[in-house]
Amino acid sequence: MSKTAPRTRIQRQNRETILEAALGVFSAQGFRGATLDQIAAAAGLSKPNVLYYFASKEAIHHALLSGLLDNWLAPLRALDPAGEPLAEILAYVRRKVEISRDFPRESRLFANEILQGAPRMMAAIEGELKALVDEKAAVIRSWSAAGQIAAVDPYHLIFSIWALTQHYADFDVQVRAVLGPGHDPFAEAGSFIEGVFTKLLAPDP
Amino acid sequence: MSKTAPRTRIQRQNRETILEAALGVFSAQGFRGATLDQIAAAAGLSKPNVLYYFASKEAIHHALLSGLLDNWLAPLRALDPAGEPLAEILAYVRRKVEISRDFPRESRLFANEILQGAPRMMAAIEGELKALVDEKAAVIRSWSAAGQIAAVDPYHLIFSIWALTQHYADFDVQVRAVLGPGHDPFAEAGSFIEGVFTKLLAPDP
DNA sequence: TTGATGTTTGACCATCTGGTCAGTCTCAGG
DNA sequence: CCTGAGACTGACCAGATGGTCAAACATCAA
Repeated sequence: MSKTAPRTRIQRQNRETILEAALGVFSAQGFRGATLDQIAAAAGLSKPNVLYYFASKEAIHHALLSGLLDNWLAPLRALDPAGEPLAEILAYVRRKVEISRDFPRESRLFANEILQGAPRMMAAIEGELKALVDEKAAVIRSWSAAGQIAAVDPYHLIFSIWALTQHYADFDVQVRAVLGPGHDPFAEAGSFIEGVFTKLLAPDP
Repeated sequence: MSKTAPRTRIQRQNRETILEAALGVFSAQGFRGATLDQIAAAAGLSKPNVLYYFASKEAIHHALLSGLLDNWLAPLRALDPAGEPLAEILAYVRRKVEISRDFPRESRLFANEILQGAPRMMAAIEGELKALVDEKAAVIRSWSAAGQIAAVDPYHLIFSIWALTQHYADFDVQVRAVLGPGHDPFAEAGSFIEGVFTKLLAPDP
């Protein structure tokens, strides 16, 4: 479907430019809210030229989502069953906070997709994502069973990490509006969220 | 702008039908993704008839958002400074879980709006919502200072309650896809989230 | 230089979509 | 049974939008 190997340097560069521009537009407007004209303008190209590099608006969106999932799953994949349980989970939390801070547009693109019922990602969610979560949930459950961390439902633990970290990217404008000026939301969020999971996971007595 | 008092019974009824239908469409498709034809079809009315009751698509959306904020703030407003601190906060959490369970479309409508930068709600967020959060944050801070609950940042405490509870409404399809069949997401979420805040807020020794 | 391949665009099209309007139908109150 | 305000609709419109295409332009190896 998508050209796997861009032939020329110009092709690689322009495809990259378009995806970068489209990421901004899609994440801010949603799929239907975004227009090819907006994307073309943001990329500094004409609309027909954008369509020279991608077959359709749909194709641009698809290319973005495809690239997204791997980066999205990488931090969880890095959770090491052989590591120290609490440290491993806190490291995962920290990575997710950093991702929310550094890639808020990607987070919002993902949020938009799920909000609308994940029409273009269901397969990946039920497949790859679920498989990885199942795997890591088993690891966490074994840690709980061994008394190395408190007994908590591993699935909802993972959901809560997603919820807390992504909230700061997805609801950024609300967070900033409520906090007012003079705050560093992500820095504060980082230490707050780490505190939450430190207390939550402290081994039961 | 909006007719404050519908004159006839038919008017009241049809306006209600349209808002109900529009809530479903807007929350599932976003503002730009929704079309008047979809709303009219869902309401069982013709498009011109829908526009007989509301001046524009914008007006329908506006009517929904207006009604939303009050219901959204009510649970936090009910947090009683004179009550028992931990119980008050846990009661707030419980109410928010129930709202996510019972009004997921409203939650997604709100999420859509914030995700896009809250173009139609900024004023309310910076005004009403911020004021209420400021007020309740002060209450929570005083509880912390008095040692009745652990010392936590009250703003981020409130954000975390929002994040955790709304996640189950907004990301419903993801949660269900990952959990697989045979689960009651909201029931599980309720006890998990209560556990989180019980541990988090247990008074420091 | 030249031809071939890759890149870019102005002009154009079909469809969708929010919205209008003239006129018809409905029905409650007199 | 009238009548007029209220409720409703088919037909239509203008602008936006995704997408096409023939032709022009750039680049580079031979």
